[in-house]
Amino acid sequence: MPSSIENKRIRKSPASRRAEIVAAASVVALAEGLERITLRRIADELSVRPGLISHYFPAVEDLVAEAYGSAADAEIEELLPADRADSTPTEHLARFLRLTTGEAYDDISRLWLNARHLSRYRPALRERVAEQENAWRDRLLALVREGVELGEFRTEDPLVSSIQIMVVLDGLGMLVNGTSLDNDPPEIRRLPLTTAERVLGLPFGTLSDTNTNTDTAD
Amino acid sequence: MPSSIENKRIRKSPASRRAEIVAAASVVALAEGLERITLRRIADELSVRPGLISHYFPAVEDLVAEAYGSAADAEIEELLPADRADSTPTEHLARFLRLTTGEAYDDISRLWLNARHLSRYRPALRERVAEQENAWRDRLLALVREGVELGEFRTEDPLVSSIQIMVVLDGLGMLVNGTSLDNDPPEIRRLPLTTAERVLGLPFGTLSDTNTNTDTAD
DNA sequence: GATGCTATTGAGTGTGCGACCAACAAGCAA
DNA sequence: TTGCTTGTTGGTCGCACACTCAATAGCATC
Repeated sequence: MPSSIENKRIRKSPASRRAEIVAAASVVALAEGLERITLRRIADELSVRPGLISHYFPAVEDLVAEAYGSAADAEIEELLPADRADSTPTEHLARFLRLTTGEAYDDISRLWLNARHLSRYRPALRERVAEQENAWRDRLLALVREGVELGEFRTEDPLVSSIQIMVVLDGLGMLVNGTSLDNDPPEIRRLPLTTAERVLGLPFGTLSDTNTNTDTAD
Repeated sequence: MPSSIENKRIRKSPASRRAEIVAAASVVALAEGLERITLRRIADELSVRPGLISHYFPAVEDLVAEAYGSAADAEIEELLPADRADSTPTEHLARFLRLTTGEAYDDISRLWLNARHLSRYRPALRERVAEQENAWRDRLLALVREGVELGEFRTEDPLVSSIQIMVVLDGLGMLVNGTSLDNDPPEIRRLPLTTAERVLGLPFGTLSDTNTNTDTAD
């Protein structure tokens, strides 16, 4: 009698169902873009009916903002964790910059580009983007300050230095949907590295030569 | 008998009608975004029927790409004209950087952000963005080379220097839809200036102090 | 002023979207 | 086992979109 397709209702607690919806939405956001988050799409993803998504998120815009925030939260913890464990600020920064130039970072770049554009039309998302911007900047700023205190970095204004690094990262991220970066000179790819070295008073090559073998085996 | 609303047909030559459509679309693109370019929207703008837009642009995507290209073409001529007339490369560059930090540049920043994100989904647009990217880079590169030849600028690699300036401009442009740049330190706003001065071997302050009174009265 | 070319209209098709809500049933508590 | 709370369904509504095409009418030409 039961066909091969499962249509039995599964009843979950509001908290876990909600988390499940946000998780599914953030996967879609990273892989296909924030505008692909629709009631029907997420419902299909979870094999439930669209009305259920509406029940948890009466306005889709709130789900979009939540999905973005969730993805961005996960990424900051992956790329720039607050606890740098036993690595030095230099090592930690080098690791961050290495990850941000890898292929895997393209999805994140796309997400940021997506969110920054879409926040033009969606206030809830704009709010979330602002929060994330602060979180990333504060995280980097804290690292820079530690480096300065430990004598590894040298800068007059840690905040300005942090923002300078982020601006260059953003500028390169703008190109993520373009037709290959490979025709650009190699100096451009290394721009975040050289920028960080310059604004933090590090000798040229310090960050790219720094070995970070604490995680993420290559 | 004729009501106050004009519904009389006006028959135009294909060339001028097409140009009119592209012009209307590029106005909408600049003011409201590329996704607001729809058959109905542009038709309303010109007081014609949607079918007419379809007649000239069987696929809307092509109109979007055209509208973006048209707007970007107009902007490059305004901001970075090929003929710098009697101004020196330094003056010309200073003028460019001054214009790109003005309020009026926000619409252009938004358009670029918009186009770069949207080209993720629209191949025709992606193509146009690549063309525009080349045009802007080549324009700036030519200026840098002239400056080097005339002994005003000093750089080992004019191409890398040009791209570095563009990357910083793009990076700041990413923030255009955010909640006010005013809480950032003033050094950030001046980043394109200081970057250009640094990569072109100009004394600090050269570009901001350079008086460019040839046009655009403030 | 009549004619013919074609720019333009008007009407319609199908798709996908967010939102709404009465009815249903899962699974906990009594 | 029974009952009840509430998570979930299924169906629907209205809207906006791109795209199609036969019919219409502006206007240049003769």
